[in-house]
Amino acid sequence: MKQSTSTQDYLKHIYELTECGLPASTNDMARKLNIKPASVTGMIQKLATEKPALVEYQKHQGVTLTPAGRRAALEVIRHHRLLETWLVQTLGYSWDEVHEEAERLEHVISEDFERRIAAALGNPARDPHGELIPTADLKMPEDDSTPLSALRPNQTATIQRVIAQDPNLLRHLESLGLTPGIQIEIMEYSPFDNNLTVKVGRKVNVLGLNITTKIFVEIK
Amino acid sequence: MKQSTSTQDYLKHIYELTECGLPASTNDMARKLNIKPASVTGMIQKLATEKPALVEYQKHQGVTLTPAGRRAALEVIRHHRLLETWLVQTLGYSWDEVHEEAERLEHVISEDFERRIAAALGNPARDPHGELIPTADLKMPEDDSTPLSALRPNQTATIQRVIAQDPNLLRHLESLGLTPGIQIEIMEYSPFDNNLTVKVGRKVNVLGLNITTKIFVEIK
DNA sequence: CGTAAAATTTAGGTAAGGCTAAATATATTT
DNA sequence: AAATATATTTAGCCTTACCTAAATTTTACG
Ligand SMILES: [Mn+2]
Ligand SMILES: [Mn+2]
Ligand SMILES: [Mn+2]
Ligand SMILES: [Mn+2]
Repeated sequence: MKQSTSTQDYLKHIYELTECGLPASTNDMARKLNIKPASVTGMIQKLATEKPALVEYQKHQGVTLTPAGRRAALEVIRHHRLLETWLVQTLGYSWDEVHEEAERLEHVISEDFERRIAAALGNPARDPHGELIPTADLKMPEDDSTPLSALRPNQTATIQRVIAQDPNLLRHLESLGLTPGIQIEIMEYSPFDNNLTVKVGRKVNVLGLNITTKIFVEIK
Repeated sequence: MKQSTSTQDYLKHIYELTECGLPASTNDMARKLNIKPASVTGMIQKLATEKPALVEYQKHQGVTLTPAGRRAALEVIRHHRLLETWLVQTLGYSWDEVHEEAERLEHVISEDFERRIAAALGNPARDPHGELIPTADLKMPEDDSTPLSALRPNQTATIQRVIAQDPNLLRHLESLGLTPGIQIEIMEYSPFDNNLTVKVGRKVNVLGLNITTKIFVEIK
């Protein structure tokens, strides 16, 4: 029942890679986990033969989670996001410092610890990056946000979440005022490079695809 | 430089077993770590040949820590005791619930996390059981306490620390009011069984050696 | 002292979870 | 439809940290 740190990280990353609906490829997994593709194949084969199976796997076809695997993944993701929230709220971490710490803690906290921090935080719905936190019964709430890259001039929106762990990117976004809850307005769109000119407060910035695809918003 | 969870637990237990001044025996280590003696021998041989060596070891003579090993042990013990203190203070754990959780967390928190909880707690000197917390520069403060078992009638003392992780024992002691900071007075001593009759508040209890050797006090 | 008991070490094995190099399957291009 | 390039898997190794069973010390004692 209780999985190793490695297994938990594999399941978490498979969850994230398959959110788009497609199976996760061996190479993508290897890149994301910083492990060689050959090792990924080996581990995936093991996860597929556990009882109950944690992943669905067919040679050369990529991998998806079984219901048991999804539950295990959501458990880890809940830990991770609660921990991040809690490191920010109670220990004064900034949003670019929490990821690495949560990455290690997520595997060792007890269910009791999970309940205690969830309660202390008032069962938060989102983590410091705006990501949804799976509920205590391991359901992932629906997300209705749109990538900023899809907006066009004159649209107004509220930033809901930012998909990034890189501390440098997170600090950059913070310096631009692009954090969850903030209102923005699209001023211009340039085709070909897909840049968006965005007004945040009274500042105006031109943002490239590398940024606009990582920010998800709720359109007004 | 950074050790595995296993290595850290070995070093911590060697520290504890050698506090009396004698080397730690293979069997004692095995009992304490819940690992077979043969495995302990193997691990100790490895610790002795690390560079720098973490333990001093001669076949059949038991094991002691080198300065490097002692530093590593104190690092883990500092983590453990700060974590216990912090679980009690900020998440409402009771003193019989913290050990197991700290036992896992101690290996994964960063030095930054350590500094943050130490600061948030006001750099506490002792953990919830009254054990001394190694300082940030990894010195273990002097302990001047006496085992309760050494006291005799008419002596008065303050409980300073309790050496126990067993939750049942800890709950029992708490129910008797035997917790750090509490004043006690010795009423009677019975030879042969070494029982002590101890007054705590207005309650009087007869305590056997199994309890009196685990409570350390400061004599008034 | 000499032997039995207890403690410790050695030898040989297992399971995880990595890696490299080589083989094979799939995808892309001409 | 080949031929090449890319992705994936297989095979064979390695390290860590355990285990059991069989030596070997050390210690305890008659
Ligand atoms: Mn992780
Ligand atoms: Mn959980
Ligand atoms: Mn530390
Ligand atoms: Mn531990």
